[in-house]
Amino acid sequence: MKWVAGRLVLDTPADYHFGHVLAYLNRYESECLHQVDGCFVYKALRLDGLVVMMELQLGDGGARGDGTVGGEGNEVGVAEAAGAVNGEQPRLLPEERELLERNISIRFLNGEPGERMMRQAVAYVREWLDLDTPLEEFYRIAAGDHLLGPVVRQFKGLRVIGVPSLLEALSWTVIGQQINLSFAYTLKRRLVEAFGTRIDFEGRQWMLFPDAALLAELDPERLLELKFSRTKAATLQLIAQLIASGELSKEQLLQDNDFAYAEQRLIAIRGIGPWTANYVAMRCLRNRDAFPLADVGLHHAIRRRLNLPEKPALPQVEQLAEGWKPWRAYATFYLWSTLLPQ
DNA sequence: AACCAGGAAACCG
DNA sequence: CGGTTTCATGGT
Repeated sequence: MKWVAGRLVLDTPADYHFGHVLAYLNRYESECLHQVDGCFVYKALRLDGLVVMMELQLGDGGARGDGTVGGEGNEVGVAEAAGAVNGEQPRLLPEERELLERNISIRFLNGEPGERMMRQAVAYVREWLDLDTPLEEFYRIAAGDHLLGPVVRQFKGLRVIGVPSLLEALSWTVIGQQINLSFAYTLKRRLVEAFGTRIDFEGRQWMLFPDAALLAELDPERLLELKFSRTKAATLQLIAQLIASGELSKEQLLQDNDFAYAEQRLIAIRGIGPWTANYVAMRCLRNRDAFPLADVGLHHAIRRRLNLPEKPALPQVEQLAEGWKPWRAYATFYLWSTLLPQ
């Protein structure tokens, strides 16, 4: 483990683009499970029943190295970040400072966790922020694709930001079915505020997603009060029950690395269809070829990139995506990024 | 004010 | 089966 100025440094791929990742993490104000401030991201985890509060620093907040990567705007908080590094850690050696600028690092705010917890925290962050997926093959495929080429040039270095918790991923995805994103964020926030945990610490609110056992035993009326539809409420509870009882788990879904099995298993659950299964496969199971074909955001992005008069039909989407295999999840995620306010 | 939103199930011929 | 309707609320 490498420590610099009280921060645990995580080896970060050279092409990783902090600005694009930060822009994604910060895309909706009402996100409640993490906070973005310049090149810092604040996130609380419950590990072994204890809460760990982390301040992540994403390098200098912008592009990497000499700036040949990316560089088309989205350089979130570069000056601010540099100022913060100078301000808070004035005694850094040049090589130490460079280490922080080139990598993602963690500062543990509520006491340094033990060895085991630290390992879990690191594993979580590496998975969440996708630090271990080399994208050279994806870049190569995208470069030869008329639709994806310009998109990947613009967002090169972006990763698929994950949702490592299966309960959280499934809940979020079910919430997001057939409603606009800002309403989805509102519903998630209500759910977390009503049944999750909120901690006030160092002038910040730290929210933790509710436990499966609690959601499983909820009176369904409680969810209707939050303006969940009957179907969403029922599906959410079913998922929570399956997870709380151990009938459904990430480990089970990942067994044998058989994504086809995982998709079938998920779709077998009432309220989960192909879109939800593939979305969860992309964000939680880390299937880099997961493909939420019916996603209207994807359709909108394709329509805009190709200047189509209307949204593309499903067969057309499917055909366009043929050439993106086995990286359709990344292709989708990059296309979503084109929908962010520029 | 209509239309639609990062869908899925039930229904129907 | 494959297409159509219903669910359900809020953003734009």
